[in-house]
Amino acid sequence: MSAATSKGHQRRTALLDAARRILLTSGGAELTMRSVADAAGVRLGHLQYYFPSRSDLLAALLERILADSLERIAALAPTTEGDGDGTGGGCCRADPGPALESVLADHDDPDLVRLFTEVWAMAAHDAQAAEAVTSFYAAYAEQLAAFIREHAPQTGPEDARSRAEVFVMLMEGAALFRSGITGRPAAPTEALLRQVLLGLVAGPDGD
Amino acid sequence: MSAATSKGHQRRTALLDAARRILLTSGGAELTMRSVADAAGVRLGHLQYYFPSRSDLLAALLERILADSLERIAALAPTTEGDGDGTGGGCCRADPGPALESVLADHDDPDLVRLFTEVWAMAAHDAQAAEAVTSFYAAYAEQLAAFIREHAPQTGPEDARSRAEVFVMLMEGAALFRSGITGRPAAPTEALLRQVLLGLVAGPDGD
DNA sequence: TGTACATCAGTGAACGCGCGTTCACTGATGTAC
DNA sequence: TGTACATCAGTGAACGCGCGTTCACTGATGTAC
Repeated sequence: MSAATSKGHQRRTALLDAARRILLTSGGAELTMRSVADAAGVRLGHLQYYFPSRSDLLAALLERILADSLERIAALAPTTEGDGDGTGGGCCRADPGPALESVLADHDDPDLVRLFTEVWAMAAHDAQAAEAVTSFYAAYAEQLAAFIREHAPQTGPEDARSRAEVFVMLMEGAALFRSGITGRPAAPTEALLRQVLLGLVAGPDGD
Repeated sequence: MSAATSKGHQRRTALLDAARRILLTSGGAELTMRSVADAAGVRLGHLQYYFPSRSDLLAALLERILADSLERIAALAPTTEGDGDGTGGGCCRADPGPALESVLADHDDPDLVRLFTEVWAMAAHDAQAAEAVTSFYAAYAEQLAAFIREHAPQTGPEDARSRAEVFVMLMEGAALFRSGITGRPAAPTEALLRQVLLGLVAGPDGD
């Protein structure tokens, strides 16, 4: 619709930045057309030029949040594609620990988690949002499954998928707690969390 | 304030029921004083007799949701209190599997999970709500730690606590996915989930 | 190089509506004497 | 048993406000000839 030129694209991005900032700090209820326009320093009517309705804005914002997160996850696992059967790729890579720490550090950002609580709430009540979120997590799990097979090449595809899915479950649950929303976990809990996550990557037969 | 008589208490409960129904089906944005009054079949002014302001209603609703959940959790683990050091209670109880299945079945209710996504979002932006949620999860973890020490008496208190906390993380993450909000997990994933959860109850040295 | 015109970017005012809140009111139910 | 009165339960109308949306408008930027 809009954003045909580079200037338009820039503006659009800036508007979504402002919207995200509001969603993060104040929640969905405060995310109004006026508050976004104010935060971005444009007039209400102009915001509507890029996002004719509030639901257009929300849909674009959700898409942006998920795309950004997926990009960040993909950057952590620079996996090669196409080696489908997992047996041809030489041996296992080095210690998966550092990559795991990167993912955990990423999920330690309370802002990001706050954003995701809103995303989950949106998905819970809006079919279109639910679809976007579902495909996001499917892609997330797929990335992780590839990562697992890289570190444990003997793992079968379905096995890797299951382990990836449980990994994602635990990561999302952990994020919720580590964000402080639900009370921060103690140090021994963090250690056990890493142990369980590593166990999921390495598989039942160890590393 | 209100609810001094049994009739008042009943009304109050009915009003909170209506509010919960709306929160669950339509989300926090649709939870207005008018919609709650309508759903409960009373006039707006009368709802305000019990809950003078919207934030009063939300606070009471949150309290109710968390209390109900905690009660349901406590019912699953009819543990004895006071046996603090965990060595005097005889030997381990029977298979923790059935109790685990009960908890999982409880978390399989999509409505309940939808409710909790709203609760998390509330906690993310409201300090008072965050406090209630934090103490809820602390109680939840404590219940679980007691359950773990019952099934694995050799476990130390800090160990049990860590395992309980990771258990809760995984349960909440799993609930998110099993609710369908983020795409339902496949059967092998469910099996692995149970395996990991049981591992947390039984400890690293098996059962 | 200049002109005409379409599109893009941005403004400003107004709309009807649903919201939370306030408040004066009425009827029912207890409770003291 | 009756009466007076306080409290509880519930009604109804009105308020000011911020909301999403509509729309007519202006200036800037390209683009065709």
